[in-house]
Amino acid sequence: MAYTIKEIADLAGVTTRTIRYYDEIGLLDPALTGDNGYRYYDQDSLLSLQQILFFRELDVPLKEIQLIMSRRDFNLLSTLENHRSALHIKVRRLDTLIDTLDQTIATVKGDGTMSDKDVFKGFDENQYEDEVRERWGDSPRYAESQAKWSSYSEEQKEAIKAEGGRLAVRMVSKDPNTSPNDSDVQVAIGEYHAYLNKYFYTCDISFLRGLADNWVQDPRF
Amino acid sequence: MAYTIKEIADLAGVTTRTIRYYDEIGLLDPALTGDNGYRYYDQDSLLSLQQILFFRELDVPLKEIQLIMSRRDFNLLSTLENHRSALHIKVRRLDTLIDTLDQTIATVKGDGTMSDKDVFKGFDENQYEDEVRERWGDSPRYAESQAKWSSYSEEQKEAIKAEGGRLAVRMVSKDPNTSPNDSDVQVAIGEYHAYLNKYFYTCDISFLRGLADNWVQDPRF
DNA sequence: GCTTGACATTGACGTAACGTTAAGGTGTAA
DNA sequence: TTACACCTTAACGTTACGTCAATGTCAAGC
Repeated sequence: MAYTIKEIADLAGVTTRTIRYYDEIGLLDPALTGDNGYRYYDQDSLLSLQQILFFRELDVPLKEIQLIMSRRDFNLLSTLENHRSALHIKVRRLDTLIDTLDQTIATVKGDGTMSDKDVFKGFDENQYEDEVRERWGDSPRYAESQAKWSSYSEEQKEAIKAEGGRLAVRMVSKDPNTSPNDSDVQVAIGEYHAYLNKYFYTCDISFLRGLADNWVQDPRF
Repeated sequence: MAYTIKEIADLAGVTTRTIRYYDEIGLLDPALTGDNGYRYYDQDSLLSLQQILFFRELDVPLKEIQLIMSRRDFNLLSTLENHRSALHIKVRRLDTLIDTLDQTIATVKGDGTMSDKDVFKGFDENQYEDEVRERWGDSPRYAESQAKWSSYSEEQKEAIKAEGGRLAVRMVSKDPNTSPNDSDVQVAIGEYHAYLNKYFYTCDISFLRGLADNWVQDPRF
């Protein structure tokens, strides 16, 4: 029931480098680390990796995958359902591309014409990507966030982002030697929590941790 | 009939940066460059860009696209046909993924089981990619090359690659100020041409130029 | 004729998701 | 114990652009 890194990599059809990278960015932790430093994975790891690969298939950046999967209201089943409709959208896009291709073939052969626009029908992923992205957003929490955010003016948005930046800096710009238990840091995290609740949506600590991890890995700090 | 860079970019659903990059690497030259330095494109550019986007959709690296399209025996119609079957293969892969997804949903719900291997069915692109790559290779020239190459032993392959490297160096390691007409360079190109004919397939000068352009842009030289 | 704003240019540095190589430690089958 | 396939970290390389910055150009309206 315990897999080595190569075993899980071969199963999933990726390289060990990929698995190691996912560990590095905190996307897929090993189930267990041996005394020799070896990474070992289990059945749950397989499902998590499958999730990640589904998201990746839909061109979701790894950082975003991390955030989505660390949300407390992350629901495996509804996510899988969303994957399915997203994949169907992808198939539809490919069908459109095949259509475009057939029209192009006809045009090249001389029997048919195309408008300039038709030549590129199906390529623009944005149209489809938006449609896909809406899917993950059907959780009430995300919808709440979107609604709040879009209700702000541009100036407000800038101000909010700036505030977020300042708070973020406060969270990490302390002496690197201060422990996470340091009261200053605790206060900063608390304020940031309040900030998110105020401007975005009620979020839980695990989600906050995901965000914090993001910054810790951000070389700007 | 002349498009500005933004016009063609918007038509194709890409950014101007992409068009400029394709110009930079010699993948899509402007039909015309104005006295002001502006790039202008025409109807042919549209078709070329469409070709590029089809290849890109099939995950062909830009350098390879460049080589394929610069081959003298490049046939637009047969390429388009190949695109079509390749796209169909992609659709089949997505269908497999959707299958995997449905099985996973069933398993999560408790009615069904999956083997470890089944969890990742459809993800591994290599199986499909090989199938796709074979398609472009159905030109007799490519087949000839493949046949020759695979008939060599590992040692021979290493030796051939080394020889190619030496010849390549000779082609470009001359004084950078020597013109392409320099007789030394001509000799080197001639030898390289012979080298390719000997070990790969009878190639023409335009294909050779494509290769040469590749090296010129390679910082190793 | 002049301004304005959307567009164009060339650098040049930044980014994501790994690939690749180096230099070494580990596990196990013969 | 020797081989060999596997594991580790560290670090630099790669592709296909994104994203400034600094500057030049063109068409429309006043």
